[in-house]
Amino acid sequence: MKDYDPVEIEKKWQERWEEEGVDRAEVDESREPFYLIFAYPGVSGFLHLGHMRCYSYTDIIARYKRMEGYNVLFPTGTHPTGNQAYSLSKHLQEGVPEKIDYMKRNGATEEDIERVKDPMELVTYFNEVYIDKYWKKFGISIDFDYFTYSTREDYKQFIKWQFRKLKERGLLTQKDYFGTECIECGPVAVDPSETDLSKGGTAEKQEYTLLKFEYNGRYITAATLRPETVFGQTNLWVDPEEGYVVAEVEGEEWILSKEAVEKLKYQKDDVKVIDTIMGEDMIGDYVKAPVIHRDIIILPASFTDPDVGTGIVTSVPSDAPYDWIALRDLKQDEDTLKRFGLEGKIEDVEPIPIIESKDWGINPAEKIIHEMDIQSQRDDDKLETATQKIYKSGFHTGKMLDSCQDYSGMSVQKAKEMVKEDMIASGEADIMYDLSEEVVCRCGAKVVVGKIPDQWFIRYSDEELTEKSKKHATDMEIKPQSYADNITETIGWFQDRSCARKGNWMGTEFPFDEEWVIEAIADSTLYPAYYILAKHYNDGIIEAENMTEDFFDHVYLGKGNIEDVSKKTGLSKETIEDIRSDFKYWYPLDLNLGGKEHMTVHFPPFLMNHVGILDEEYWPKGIFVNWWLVGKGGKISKSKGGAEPIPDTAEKYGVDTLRLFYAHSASPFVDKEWDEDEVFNYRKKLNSIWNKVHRMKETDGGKNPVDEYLRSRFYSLVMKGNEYMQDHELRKAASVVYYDIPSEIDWYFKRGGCNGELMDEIAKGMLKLMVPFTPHIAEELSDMWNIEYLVKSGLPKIPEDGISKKAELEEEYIKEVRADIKQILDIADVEGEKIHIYTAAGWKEKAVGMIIQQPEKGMGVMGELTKKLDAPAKQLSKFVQHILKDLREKGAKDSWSIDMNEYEVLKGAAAFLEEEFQAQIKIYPPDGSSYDPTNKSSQAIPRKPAIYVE
RNA sequence: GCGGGGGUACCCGAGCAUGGCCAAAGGGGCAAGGCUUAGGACCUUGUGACAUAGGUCUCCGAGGGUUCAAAUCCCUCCCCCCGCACCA
Repeated sequence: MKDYDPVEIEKKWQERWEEEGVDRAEVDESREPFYLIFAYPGVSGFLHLGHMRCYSYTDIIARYKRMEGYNVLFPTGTHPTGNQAYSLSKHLQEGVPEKIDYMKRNGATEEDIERVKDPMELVTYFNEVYIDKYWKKFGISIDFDYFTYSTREDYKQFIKWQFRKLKERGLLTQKDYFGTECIECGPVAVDPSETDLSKGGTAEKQEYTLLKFEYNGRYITAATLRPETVFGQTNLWVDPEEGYVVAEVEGEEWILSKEAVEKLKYQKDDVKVIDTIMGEDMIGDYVKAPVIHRDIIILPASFTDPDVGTGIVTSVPSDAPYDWIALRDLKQDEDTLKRFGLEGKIEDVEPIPIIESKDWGINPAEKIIHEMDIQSQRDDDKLETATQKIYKSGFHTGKMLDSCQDYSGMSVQKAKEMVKEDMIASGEADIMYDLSEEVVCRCGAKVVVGKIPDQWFIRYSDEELTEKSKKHATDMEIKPQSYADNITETIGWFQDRSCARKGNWMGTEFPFDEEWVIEAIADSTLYPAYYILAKHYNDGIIEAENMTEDFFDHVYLGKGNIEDVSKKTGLSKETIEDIRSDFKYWYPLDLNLGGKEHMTVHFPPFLMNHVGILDEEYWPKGIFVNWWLVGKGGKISKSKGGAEPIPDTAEKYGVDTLRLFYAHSASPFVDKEWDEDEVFNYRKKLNSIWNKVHRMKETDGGKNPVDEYLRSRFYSLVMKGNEYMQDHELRKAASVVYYDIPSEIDWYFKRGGCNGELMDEIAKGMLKLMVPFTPHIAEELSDMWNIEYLVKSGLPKIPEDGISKKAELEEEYIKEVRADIKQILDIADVEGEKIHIYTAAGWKEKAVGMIIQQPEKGMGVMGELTKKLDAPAKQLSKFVQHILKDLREKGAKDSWSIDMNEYEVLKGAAAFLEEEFQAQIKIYPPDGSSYDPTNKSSQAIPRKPAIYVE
């Protein structure tokens, strides 16, 4: 026997499979199609072991479906859209050392690095790397004839068509958008993964309502997150030490902090600083407050921050703890009052109750300050907490009081929106966006919230689209269940989504406005429909210029007269019909697999774009979400480095080992920590299977009583494994194949099984079950039986006589007897040289037979039993009780109804038990105990013989 | 805040929907023995407590409840994790 050498085997079979074309997908009307994809990767660097988790799952399902007899289409592509490929290329141009090192570490040569300084070359380079060093090397059974990528001309044609359709259906719109952007590089994503950032991933974009206070023909502006509290305004807070500016904003003059005006420049069209003004110069003056139209006084405070809002705060002492305490402090601070000439001016500045909430009643600020014992306006942490508490309670349970004009009686939640909108409409307020903490771009520049005028949006808020998508989602097969429960919710809150960008981005030009480039999420929704066409492009049958609107309309929507379409596209009728029928054959997509990061990013628009554009019969049928593979410190990510290069790991352990690790070491629906020791255990597992299959091959004995048991157990497990695979329960299925079945084979050998024919049957069956998970080793081992291409052979068929409940029951019985004997030997202080096994008295077996006829009668059968059986009355009643209890508690009726001759079964296993316990075994038939010194035999009950050891 | 998912033995992890062969699968780790002693190898056994006959007791985040019977159903509480968008 040769040792298991995965590297050699894997290379050999990958080459042979390619020659044989086992991954090829051709239309075959006689077979049921199954179409699946994984979410194609963005081109941003080398793939990591987390990607391979998803690809392995996809391949396992693809191979299983092939074994099941489906005609499987499994294509892939790549997604260079966006700026990731671009920025890597740029970094290499600039010679960033980490990036160069990163490339080299992953096997790029000097020439490669030189070449990929051109972004388009970088895309080509990575396309090759992904295909040759990752997918092919991992034995992922993709048909690369369908390969495409999102910056190729043909793909772009497809995307343009898609956007024309969206527009046609009223699903595109244009409006201003406020998004996060780096002041140097343009739009960036602010999210915890910090893909684009060097700092501030947890920041939130906040929308402030900017209140305008009339002041000498200008407006003092104050930002608030709680517009509904304007009714409780009593004064303004200004920092006397702070230098504010006067800025011209869209024709008005606003007073605000320097920091605020810098931010506003990105959000308003005409912002110009024209003057400065010190805080102290405003103290004591009066301004006209919005909505309430009362004159309120400007007072000094120290808690304001020029970098938060406008650096000027409107004071609502009833509901804002900061305001309440600042006001109290000021009233007691005679020096300050004197300094600003405020004596006698602020006595009547008092909190005005505006909101009543469940937990805090009215005037919550005062209450919470006493409760939390807050001493001063500098007690930041406590004040922050207090503010949060009041806000939470107020937002959910609060009601506006009578002091709130038309909004009285309204819930805070509702009033908040309405007050804001009304104030903006009347010109008393505006909107200002800010980030909750400092955010810095990867390039080192500041990230701000900026206005993008006339941004294009896909209208995912569209009611009809939302409803249709939600409904369809409930009919889809979505794994895991938690996401199936969730996705309709997600679709529900999905708002309009910007779909194009300006700047140096790779992607498709927006068809109605060439300045814009369609962004990465928007051009990766309908693409599974395009792979089918990409093959024809790859085959040279169609060119990008043939792909006109009429062409796609006909292929995807069946629109238009074929003669016309042929004329307009310059393609023959046959070609067009051919492509159309390919699409009709393969579509809809059966399964789309992707990581959990896609749950709120890719899958909803993927589904909604299908619903929005294609006919219902082509809407996708399934989604499978896998969680991440994480390193010790968190997610393994492309951008932040990560684990060692995959090709090296694959050589070290073999890809079958890695695939088995993915399939079995954890449920797909949890994050899994990468652990090399664990991987090594799977390598050992495959070694042991290798050895076991060789042993099975060498076994050439004759029939044996245990044969029927093993055969039955095997086919029972095959059925179980199939059920798991139907549900995409990959881990459970792998457990059956790699653990349950081998351990039954071990038991078989242990029991002395040696049937060569049966071993052939089971080994071949087991290898077929292994194909989806570890195809290379399975194929190699199957060579011993001269099977030509095991991966094409189909699943093991379950013979009609394959499963015998009786055989399984009998063997279970022996296992139990063995366990009982072992337990007795463990605890009893006996030699254990002789073991006597007494089967139950004949009348007991008969009694059981009668009881299970009518177990519902309970003890009612006693009379009948006494009459019919020759049994000791006392024992009988005790026994009947026992059996009834057993039936009731364990629901054992099924197994009782199978006939079993215990005496014969035990005799058959006697040699085995003697060997096991190195003891003499003596078995007695019912009522046939010739030697029984302790009267053990009376304790025997059917299915549980009495045992006496000496 | 909104929405979702969890807490099971040394660890990971099944079971929980349909309560009862559940002291609780499987794997890992650890221990003992065997076998080899060049490979992180392989095989057996053990791994809640007690028990000189197959038994008993305790146990599935905490506390209550329903039931003949609860890891499983109901209630309360505590704790942990994840997603919330222009990031592929």
